[in-house]
Amino acid sequence: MQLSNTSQYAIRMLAYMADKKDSPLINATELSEALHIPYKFLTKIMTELVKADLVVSVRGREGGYSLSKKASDIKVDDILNIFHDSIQDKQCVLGIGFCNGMCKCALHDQWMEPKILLQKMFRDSSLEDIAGKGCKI
Amino acid sequence: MQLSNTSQYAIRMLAYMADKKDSPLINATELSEALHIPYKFLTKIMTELVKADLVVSVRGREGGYSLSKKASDIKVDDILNIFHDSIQDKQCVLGIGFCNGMCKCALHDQWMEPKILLQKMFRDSSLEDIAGKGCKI
DNA sequence: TTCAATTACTACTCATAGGTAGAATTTATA
DNA sequence: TATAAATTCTACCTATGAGTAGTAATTGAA
Ligand code: SF4
Ligand code: SF4
Repeated sequence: MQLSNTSQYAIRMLAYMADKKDSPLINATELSEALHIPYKFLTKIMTELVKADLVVSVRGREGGYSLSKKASDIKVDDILNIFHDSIQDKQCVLGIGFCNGMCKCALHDQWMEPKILLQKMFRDSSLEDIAGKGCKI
Repeated sequence: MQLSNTSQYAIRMLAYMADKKDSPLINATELSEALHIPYKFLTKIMTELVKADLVVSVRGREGGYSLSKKASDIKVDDILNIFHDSIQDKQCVLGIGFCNGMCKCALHDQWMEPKILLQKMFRDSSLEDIAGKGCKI
């Protein structure tokens, strides 16, 4: 019951970039060192974020990455969706999900509340909310 | 953000057994067919449940499995613990977890509530609660 | 005693996430 | 133009979860 490593890394990478919104471009070396994420793995993840249009990249010397839009417009859930880590509406704790109405187990109703809270948290929290709270993550 | 396949199977297997509390022993073939879980994988999981003392097994002809205690005394969280799928108190959404007090990100407080609900759900729900609600899972 | 039905053990295969290596490509600057 | 600094691409390696195969051990019943 955890987000994937990749999703966690991606969120932290983007939050760091949002936090340094004064610098126009941030490169992979800086991110890797600041966040202690393996350089090669970080660039691999970043390329996916570029393809998903959350990040724009500038190649070549003096190149780097920057957010493609305002930090307040990038939600955590946008990131989770890229790595198939988002919580689906019909997602069931037991991996079944087709029981409904009259026929449901004891977990069914109990799962609703935390599920909705998690979805809300992911959908409402933007990079701006996460970054710049005085703590590097 | 899902329980592992193994945990999901284990919960369903034990819930099925709790549901048939009149039959003293239930064998792997019946479980496999009723729950559509691959036979060999099911026996592998079951052996772990036996080692964890949630199930007692009887080998040989006319053998099978039975719960080691009352269904109401086996909580979902007991099962998750075996497969390291339980939610830890200090578990952080971003895999960090050492930020505290003054220094926390926007997800920190928001994560508390669903986390506690999930822990409560897993710790309070017993096999008895899950089984026998009129729906085979 | 023999046999069939059962769980347990050992050792594999397969799929996927996590991570690494090296070369190719791009581009500003010297 | 040549070089160095950067991203991107292709291909791999490693660890783990999921699942399978075959055999050994156990035991009730014919
Ligand atoms: S009733 Fe239980 S098993 Fe069925 S979809 Fe709801 S939570 Fe999942
Ligand atoms: S502040 Fe954020 S990153 Fe740090 S432990 Fe809390 S949730 Fe995790």
